[in-house]
This record gives sequence, C-alpha cells and structure tokens, in this order.
Amino acid sequence: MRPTLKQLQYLVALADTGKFGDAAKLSNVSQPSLSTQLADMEVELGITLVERGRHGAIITPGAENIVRKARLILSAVEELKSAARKGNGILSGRMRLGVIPSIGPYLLPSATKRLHELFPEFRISIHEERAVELEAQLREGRLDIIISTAEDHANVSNFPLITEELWVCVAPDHDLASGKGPVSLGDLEGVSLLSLGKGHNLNFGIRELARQSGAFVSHEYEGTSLDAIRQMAAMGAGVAVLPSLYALVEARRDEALVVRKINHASARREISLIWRDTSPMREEMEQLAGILREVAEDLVLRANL
Amino acid sequence: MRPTLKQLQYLVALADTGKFGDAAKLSNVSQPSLSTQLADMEVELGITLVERGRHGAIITPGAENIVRKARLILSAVEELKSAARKGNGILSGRMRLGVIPSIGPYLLPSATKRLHELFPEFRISIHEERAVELEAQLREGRLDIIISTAEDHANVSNFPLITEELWVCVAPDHDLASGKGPVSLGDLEGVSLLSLGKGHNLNFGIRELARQSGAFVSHEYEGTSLDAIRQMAAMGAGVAVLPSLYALVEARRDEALVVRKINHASARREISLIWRDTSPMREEMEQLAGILREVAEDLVLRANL
DNA sequence: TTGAATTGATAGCTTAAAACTATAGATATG
DNA sequence: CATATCTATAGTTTTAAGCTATCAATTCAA
Repeated sequence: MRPTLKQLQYLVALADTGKFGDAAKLSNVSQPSLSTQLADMEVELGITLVERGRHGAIITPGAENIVRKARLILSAVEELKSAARKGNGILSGRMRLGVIPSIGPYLLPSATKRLHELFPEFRISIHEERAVELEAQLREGRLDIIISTAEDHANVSNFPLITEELWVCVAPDHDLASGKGPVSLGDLEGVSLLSLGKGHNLNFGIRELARQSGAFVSHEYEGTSLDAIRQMAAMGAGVAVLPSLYALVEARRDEALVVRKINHASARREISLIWRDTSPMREEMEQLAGILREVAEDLVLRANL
Repeated sequence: MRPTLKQLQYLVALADTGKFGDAAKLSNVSQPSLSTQLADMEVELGITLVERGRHGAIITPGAENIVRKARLILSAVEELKSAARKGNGILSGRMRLGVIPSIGPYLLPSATKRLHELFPEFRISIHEERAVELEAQLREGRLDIIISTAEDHANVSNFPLITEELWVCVAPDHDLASGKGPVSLGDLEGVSLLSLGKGHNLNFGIRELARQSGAFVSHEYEGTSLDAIRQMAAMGAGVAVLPSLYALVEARRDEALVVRKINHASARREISLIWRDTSPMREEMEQLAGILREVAEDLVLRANL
C-alpha cells in the first residue's frame, strides 16, 4: 500500500519543519531514512514533492495539495485509533438484535430507552423474527444477539432474562372467566386454546400444555401477533394463552377480557439473551443482559401494582 | 505508524469477504500473513475486531465503526494518489508570485485572466515588493517565482518576458514636449528626471541614464508608484521616466502629458520570470513564462494601435 | 461416530523493507 | 577560502512482513 502512512507522516513533518534533518528529528528517525522514504514516495507518486537545496526543503506548489490531503489522512487515522480506544469494554457501536415477536414489542421499547440513557453511543437494530429464523441468522453472523427462549443449542451462550408464566385470557362470558385466582391444569380440559402460528416459539409451549391438560389447540386461527390472539379471545373464539409480560402489560388493560394465571410448573417459558459463544464480547453481552433483566423485572413489578 | 494502511486494507478485505482465506486471496497475500497482521492490529488498537470461528470472520459491533473509518482512509489515500497523477506536468496548485510594482499592476490583471482561462486549477498569489525584497524571499522559499529585471544572480534561472523601452513623460509646456518622435540622449542633458525611490529596480536604470545623458535625478520627490511620478510630471515637477508597458497602457491616456520614447540602447530594461534553479518545476515555469510573454506582447500591440 | 473438508492459528524460515552510521557532495556564509 | 549546513549515497544491520507447512477446532456427511 503505497504511499505508506509513515511516508505521509514524513512528508508532513518536512512541510512543517522545512528541513530534512529537523523533520527526521521530529519523526524520531535518522535524516537518511527520511530522505530515502521521501524519494521513494516521489517515485511512487510520479511527482516531485519538494525542492531540495542549501535552503532546506520547499514543498512544490503542486504538492501543497498532497500535503493537505496527507494531513487529513493522518488525522483520520488518529481518529480511528481514539475511536478504538473509546468503544472498548463498554457498550457502543451498533448491535444487531433479533427478538421473537411475543417479547419484542413489550420489552424492547422500555429496554432501548434505558440503554440509550446509560450508553448514548450504543445503538441496536431490532429484527423481529420467529425463533428458528433468529437462530439461523445468529449462526450466520447476520445477527449479533437474540432474545428468545433458551433451548439448548450448541455453540451459543445464554443468559436468562426472565421466566414468564403463561396466562389464559378469555371473554367475560367464558366458563374460565367465572373463577378466581389461578387456573389449574384440569380447568383447561377440553377447551380450545388460541396460539401463534407454527414456527413461533410460543406455539411449542402451548402444544405441550394442551397435551398435559387435555385441551386442544385451535386450528381455526393461528395468529401472527399476540394482539390478534387477544382480540380473538375477546370475541369469544377461545382461550388465548399469553405470556406474562404481554398478559400483565397489555391484556389486563383490556376490559373485554378476564386474565388468569395458569398454575403449573410447565406453563412457563424462560426468555434468555443468546449469543454465539465464539463472540469476543461476552462481557458486554452480560452487561446488556443484566440491564434487560432489570427492565423486564421492572415492567412486571409495575404491572402488578 | 500503527495501524498500517496495509492492515486497514486487510481489515476491509476481511469485512468484505467474511473469511480470512478469501480476504487474503483478495489482498494477494497468504492467509497466515493476513491473520497475523490482523492480530497485530487488534493488539495495537486494544480491541477485538473480528469474531473468529468455523463460520468465518464476523466484524464485532464495536469494530464496524473502525471498518467504516478504515474505508474512508483508504479511499482518501487513493484520492491523494490520483491528485498526484493529475497535478503533474501541467500548471496547477497555488504558486506564490512576486512582482515589482512597476510591472505588477499593468501586466498581471491580463495575465491572471488568461491563466485562469487556460488552467482553471492553477492559482497564483501575488506579492508586490521591491526587487531586492523579492529576491530575498525567492531564496528563502517564501516565493516560488518572481517577475523582475533579470540581473545576473547566482542560482536562479530566468526567462525573458519582454524588453521595455524607457519613455519620457512631461507636461505639454515642458521643453521636451515640443519635439516629435523619439527623444535622443542629448535632449536629456540638464533635465530633472523623476523616478521611483531607492531600492526600486527602475531607479537603477534611470540613474544610469542620467549619468550617460547629463541629466540629474530629482531628489525633491521619489515616488512609490508610477502613477505618482506621472502626476508629478503632469504638474511640471520634471521629466517622468516610465517603462513602455506603463507608458503605453496608462500614461498615453493622460491628456495632460506628452509621451516620447527615449532613443538609446541603454534606455531599456529586460523583464524576466525568475525562479530558483533548484526548482524541479522548470517545465511548468517555462510554460508559464511563455504565456506571460504572449500577454505582455499583446498588451503592447494593442496600445500601439 | 468417524472421516473428510473447511476454517483460522502457530511455528519456523525467508525475503523485503526500513533504519542506522559514516561519508560524500553541494552551497551559502563569514 | 575555510567552515558550517544542507541533502544524497553507500554499506550494513535490524525489523517487519511474508511464505510454506502444519495444527487444532469444528462442521457436515456418510
């Protein structure tokens, strides 16, 4: 890569001092080294950069331009170095975050707000996809980090953020609307469960729940968003099964719905922050996870007030 | 100068290809060379730039920024190289031109106009000084080129631009105003010659003229500009001795003056373009001289119509 | 589960670049 | 005319960069 940065530096030093010897001293090299580097550079560029003589070195008029550009380049390199020093150890830059749709819209608005307060230099771009796509993209390096349920996948590290219980949401005239407190597994026998479509992470948990309780999963409608499922339930189409964050933060505000927690160990899912374990940013990832966890806990806490 | 341009180039290649091997191929080096350079760079910058793994190389979020800066730096270097290629052999850049006051205001307006037409990339900054100052500044490298009378000075090259005759200008009621055609040396005997002050180049020629003709140089007034001398003459203070360019272009337009050429071999001065002969721009200088000469000749020609 | 294929890292060596010392050549300056 | 002050050149040493060969890790397929 010619000219070299070193050569550019020598040229600038020469322009500043006006003498080869002084420029060499300034650059901490010997005068012959600087002289030869400069001569090489002139050959490389095919232009005479300085006029030599007893009087010292005078930058030729045509080379003033070059010197100016050289200064800009050198300062750009310094900037690069200081940028490297700065954005180190701390959350900075732009991270590509993937998130499942049943978490994204409910956790991330608060989370990004908080992150921006704490780390103004940090940006995340959010990609909402189903869990399978997310994982593939994480592996391919198209995402840096994902928020999903932590199933055991090879070569990824995960950090639990929050454990979500599953809640049922039904229209007030539904059988399940009459009881108080949590719903037991038995209460679900025979009912029609509304869920997100296939490939969605939430779907797996609900299928399992149906299997254990004797409920069945509705095929009439497979939602692509939790809001859609909630509205179906409000219209009496069945029992929406929703994760806590959504149930607490969104569904409970809907007066056309009764919301009850499902009281069973398997009626929960664990949301984690997941990254390739080859990633050199473990420290930052854990820092990020800590903040996301705080935000999630805070959301649940507020909703329970 | 770390990081090296080469290292930056390798980083960009890696960002583009996503694999060390491919990046190496793209950069025409072996994979180990590129690997070690990149590792060195990471140590130097104190930041992990890429995540390595079976999947290839993924730029870490914090380093995206660095890559972007690296691209800019590399393209700035390319720009520098193409600027060097462009501004070569042809008049370009900014040249610092010194000129004596008895030429500057009469030649340069036309000359700069013409130069700007021919070489839009070429700029000159003009410094009007007495010949002695000009020469000193040329030696010091504070000027690149001067327009002055070509006296034999060491270490400078000169290129004749125009030979100026000296003219006398007098008020219409002066003895010299009565004759027709050129003035002979004898006509000047005993008259009072008006001249620029000491140090001015024109002064030397006029002193010599006085010596040969038996005239004397007025000490009443030593002008600092040709216009001042002309006005003195118009008021009857003596005989202004003015060089052709001024006499033809300016003085002849003044109805309060009679202008006559002095008919003698020594009543002339040769104006040249002068530069340090260490200057590597001889070619450009000669090109410039050619244009200046054309402009000067053209001015004289027009004035004689 | 093993074996081929692919990826980047490491080791050892070679080549090329850069630097140094010493000195020559050129040119102002006293 | 000697001297001081420049830059260039020659010869050598040191440092950096590059190469080949090989390894270790991981994936993918049989």
